[in-house]
Amino acid sequence: MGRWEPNPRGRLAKAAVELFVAQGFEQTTGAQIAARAGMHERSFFRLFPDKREVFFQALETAQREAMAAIVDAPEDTAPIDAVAAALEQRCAVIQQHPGAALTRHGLIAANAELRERDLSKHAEFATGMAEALRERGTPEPAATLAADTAMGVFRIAFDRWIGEPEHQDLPTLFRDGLSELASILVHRAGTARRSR
Amino acid sequence: MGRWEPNPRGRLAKAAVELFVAQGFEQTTGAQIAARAGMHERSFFRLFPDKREVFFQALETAQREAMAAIVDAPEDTAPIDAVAAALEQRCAVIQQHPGAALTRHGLIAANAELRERDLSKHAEFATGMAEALRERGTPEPAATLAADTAMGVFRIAFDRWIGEPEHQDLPTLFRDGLSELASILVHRAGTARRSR
DNA sequence: TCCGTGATAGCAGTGACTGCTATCAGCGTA
DNA sequence: TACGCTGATAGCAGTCACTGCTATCACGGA
Repeated sequence: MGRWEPNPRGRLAKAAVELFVAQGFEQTTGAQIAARAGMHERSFFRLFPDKREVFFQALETAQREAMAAIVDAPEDTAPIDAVAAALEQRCAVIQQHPGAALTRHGLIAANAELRERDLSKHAEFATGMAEALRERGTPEPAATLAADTAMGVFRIAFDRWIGEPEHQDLPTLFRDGLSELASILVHRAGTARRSR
Repeated sequence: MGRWEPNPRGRLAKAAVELFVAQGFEQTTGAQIAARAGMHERSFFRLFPDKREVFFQALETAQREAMAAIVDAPEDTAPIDAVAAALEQRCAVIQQHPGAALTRHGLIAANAELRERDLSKHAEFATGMAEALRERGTPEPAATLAADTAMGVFRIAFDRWIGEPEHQDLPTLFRDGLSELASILVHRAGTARRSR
C-alpha cells in the first residue's frame, strides 16, 4: 500500500460530480471537492487544470475510441461513413445510460461555463476525427468538413433525444439527421455552380 | 457636455484591444483597461459581463444583420440558400478588412479562453440564424441543421482563408465548401436508408 | 429650488488558480 | 543498514476576475 489512497483523479472526479449534483457547480469550491476526496485543494488543481475539466474525462476517452474506429474502418469506407459509424456507436453507448446522460446534460445546461467547455470539447472531438480521417488518406478540406458536420448533426440529434430519452432512438435520430441534411444541401440553388 | 466622456463602452473596448495587442490578453487586467479608458475597474465590469466580452461586440452586430437578411430573403428562397447568402455577405465584409481579421484571429488563437468564447459566440450566431429561419416557416430540425452546417462551413472557410488572406477569395472558399460538403453527404452509403 | 434618476467611484470581499517550499514514503545503491 | 534520489502531496502566500454594497454627483423635471 502506498502512502496515499490510490486513483486520486478518480476520487476527485467522483467527489466533484457528487457535489455538483448536490449543490450546483458554481456553489462548489475546489477546496470542498478536495476535502471530500481527502486531499488538499492544491492537489486538485495539480491533477486537473481547472474546475471544469473534472467533467469531461469521459468525453476524451470517447474521442480516442471514435478515432480508433475511424482509423480501423475498412479501406473502402467513405470518409462520411467512417465518422458516421463512429458517432452512431457513440449514440448507442449513450442510449444505454439515459439517466447518466440526463444528469450530465442537466448540469451542463445549467451553467454557462460548462456549456462553453462542452462546446470546446466537442470541437476538439471533431478535430480528432478529422485527424483520424487524414490518417487514412482523406484530404482537406473534406476531412474537416465531414468530421465537423457529423459532429454537428450528432449534437442536434442528442439535443432532440435528451428531451424524451425513453421514447426516441438516438442512433436513428442521428442517421435521419444526416439524411435530412443531405437533402437540404442538394436542393440548394448553388448546386450548379460548383466551381466558378 | 455630460459629466463623463461619452461612449464608455466604446472607449473601454478600444483601450482593451490596444492593451491585448501590446501585452497579451492574460497579462492585461481589468483595472488596466479601465485606467486606460479613464474610468474605474468597477465600471468596466458593469459595462461588460467579463473580460472576454469586450472582444465580441462586433460579432453580435453581425449576427443581427445576418438574422435580418435571412428573415428578409425572398419567400421562395430555400433555407440553406438564405443562410448561405447571409454568411456569404459576411465573408465579403470580413474580406474588406484583412488586417483587422488577422489581428483579431491572432489574439483569439493565442488564448484558450478567447478560443472558447469564440466558439460559443459562433454557436449563438448559428442559433440566431436558425431562429430567423423558423420565423420564415422553416421547421425543425431543418432550421438548425441548415444554420449549424452553414456556420461550420463558414468557419472552415475562414480558417483556410486566414492562412493567406491576400491570395484567396473568402466567399468562394465558403461556396466551394458547401458544394464539397453536399457531394460528401450524397455519396454516402446511408443515402438509401432514409427512413427506416 | 429641491428631488428623483442614472451612472460612476470606491471599498471589501470571494474564489479560481499559481508558484514556491517543505515533507515524506518508497526505492536503488554503497 | 544508512543514504540520498524521486515523485507526489501538504500548505502558504499571492494575483486577479468578478460581485455586492454604498456614497457621490450631474442632470432634468416638478
